[in-house]
Order: sequence, then C-alpha cells, then structure tokens
Amino acid sequence: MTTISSRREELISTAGDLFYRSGFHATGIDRILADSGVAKMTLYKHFRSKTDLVVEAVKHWHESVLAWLNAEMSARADQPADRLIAFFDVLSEWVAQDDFNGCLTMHAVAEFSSPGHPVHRLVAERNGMVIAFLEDLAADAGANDPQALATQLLALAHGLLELSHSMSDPTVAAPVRTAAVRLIEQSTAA
Amino acid sequence: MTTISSRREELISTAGDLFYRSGFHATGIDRILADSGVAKMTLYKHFRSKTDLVVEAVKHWHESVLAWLNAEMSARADQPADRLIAFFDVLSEWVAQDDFNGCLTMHAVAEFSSPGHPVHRLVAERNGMVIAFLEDLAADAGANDPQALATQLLALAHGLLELSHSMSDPTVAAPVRTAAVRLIEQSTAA
DNA sequence: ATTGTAGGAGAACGATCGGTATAGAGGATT
DNA sequence: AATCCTCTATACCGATCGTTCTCCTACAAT
Repeated sequence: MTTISSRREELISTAGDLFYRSGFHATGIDRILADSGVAKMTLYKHFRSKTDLVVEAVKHWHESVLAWLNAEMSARADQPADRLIAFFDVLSEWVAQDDFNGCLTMHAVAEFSSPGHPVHRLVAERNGMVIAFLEDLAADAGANDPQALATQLLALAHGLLELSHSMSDPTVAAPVRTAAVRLIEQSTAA
Repeated sequence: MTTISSRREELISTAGDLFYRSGFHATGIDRILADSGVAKMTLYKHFRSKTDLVVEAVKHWHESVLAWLNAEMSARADQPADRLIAFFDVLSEWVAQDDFNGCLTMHAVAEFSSPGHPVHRLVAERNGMVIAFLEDLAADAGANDPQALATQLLALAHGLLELSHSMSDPTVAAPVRTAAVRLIEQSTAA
C-alpha cells in the first residue's frame, strides 16, 4: 500500500508460506488471495500465471534462506573450514525448529519433477549456485578437491533436511554433522 | 482378469508409475483409470479413497526398489562393508538411468508434508526400516557406531537421489560414493 | 437354469481449479 | 475539477477434481 508494488511482495510472501506448509498443487489461487487480502485481478496483473508466482515465491524463499544461512555461518566462524562446519550447525538448529517443514526447493523439484519445467530449472540453477558457494569455501579452506567436497557436503545437507523432515526427527543432525566434519578434515588434511 | 484381484494390482502399478512421473496431486483419478483400463467403480471397490491408493502405491514402489537394491547389493559383494559400498554403486547406476526421476517416497513426503498424514507416516516408517537395514549391515561390518553410520549413509544416499534428480546430473554420484567409502572405512577402522 | 459377484460404461454430484471480464472505489497527478 | 492508475469486489468461464450412483454384461458356482 505504501510502496509501489507492495501487493506483489505480499503475494510472494503469502504464497511462499502456503506453498511451504501445504504444497504447490494443493494450494489454490483463492487461498493465496484470501490469506493475503489481495484481489484476484491484482495477482494476474503482477504475474502471468500461477507458475510465475510459484517461480517468484521459490526464488524469494531460497534467497532468504541462503542469506540467513550465510549470515549465521559468517557470524559463527571466521576460517573457511570452520564456516563449513558452522553450515551444519545452523542446519541442525533449523531442522529442530517447530516450524521446520523441509526445504521448499526440494519440495518444488518433487512436485515439478520434469527437468524442463521452469520451477525445476530454477531450482537446478540455484543448487548450482549453492555448490559454487560451498566450493569457494572449500577452496579457501585448502581442500584438495573443492568441487568434490562441495558436492559431498551439499548431498549430506540435503539428506539431513529430507530425513529430519520425513522422519520428524531432528536427532539425525548430530551424526550427519559428524560426517561432515570428518569429510572436511580429511579433505583439508592431505 | 485371471487372478482374483489383478485389477487391484494393476491399479497400484499404474498409479505408481503416474505418481512417479507426474506427482500425486497432479495425477487425477481419471488418468489412472484411463491408463489402467479399469472402471471407476472397480477402483473404489478396492480402495476407500485416492489417499488409500496413494498409500498402497508408495508401499509397493518402496518394496520393489528395496528388494531390487538388496538383491543387487548381495550379488555384488559378500562382506557387509563391501555391501554398504555396493549400495552406493547401485544408487549411482540408478540415478544415471534415463527413466530415473527421483525417489517416490521423497516426493510423497514433499507433497504430503504434514507429519500426521497417512502417506507421510508410511514413509517415515519405511525410512526407519531402511536405517535398521543399514544399521544391521554396519554392525556386521564392525562399525563402532552402527546407528550413526547408518544415518550418515542414508543421508548421503537421499542427498544423492535428490541432487542428481534436481540437477539432472548423475555425475554427483562419484564424489558421494567416495564420501560413503571414507565414512565406512573410518568407522570400521578405529 | 439361477443366483451371486466382479467388473464395465458412463452419467451425475458438488466443489474447486486456474484464469477472465466487468464495474466501481480510492487516491494522486495534472 | 478532471484524469489516470491501482486495487477491490464479484460474477463468470470451461475444465477438472474426488466420489457416488445406476444400469448393464460376463462368468462362475450352486
């Protein structure tokens, strides 16, 4: 109401919340409109289709989570190797939160599993960015194979998010963190 | 048509295929009926609701995959530790197949993310069974903490399935396998 | 021959889906 | 005061959703 397109941001935020809790196909346009208090025509003035809104919502969610993760990692450790470990500390706390419900980008890939789908391609691109981010840290930490270590850690992280969600059990975080520490130490030692 | 409830199995099989390719919410009853050639009333004679069919389809898919994995692992190695490594060899080949489209149980959790949902609870239970299966192998392999190793390996495996699907890139399997080998060796050495 | 039963074909149910059309209210600019 | 633009509100579109109902056919057991 104040800024030019606050409705647009409101829609992205509300849709993101609903998608996160209830899924993409199960969340109808009308529910998003009711929760956000926005008229239907306003939605279609800002977004070409529901798919467009899904893309923007996933994008926004991913940016928020990544920014939060990066900030937490930076606040907890200075050295690159320690930041990689802090990555799993933050993830461990996240999956233990009451409102944790898995990872929206992983849910998006599950629902839009065709590789050609815009949402799927978006997530693929973002996963590549995360790997590159971890790869930079791994390289700074002196890993002998930064790309391999980044892939291993991201696989562990995704496995942690998926397992703790599917089993409703945040205690899987501890052994996963231990595995990450071992892989980091082994990669930076030799 | 020959056996008593071949229609029921046909429905479970066809529904499983469609759910795997297109998702649960996106796959309508009519599509399942058209593909299987079964009448609508026959479906509702065998299943109380679509949710019931989803549960049975996920159950059947999981049993099939687990049986196939176990058979492959047993055929490739005799020793427990080697079978754990073979686990990742089989997974690596799976994610490289053309028709690989992720893991149905993980997709199910993503779409039915509420922990109380029957489908979600089914998957949670099955994941527990898989962990127990890996834990037995880890114990036989002489791991100092079988439960931790099983959790770590399952997290790696789920991360592999999710990453290779979302990025349409089966090459992530190699470093993940390497990580698994290191964790197994480290756990069975000390 | 008759009955029972599994299944087929299809209409119909109310509800909801994503998306469009129309009419008007509110506020800022000119 | 007139104009423009954003947003609201609501009715509507055809399509599809999951589910139920009715009628009919085929076959097997009695």
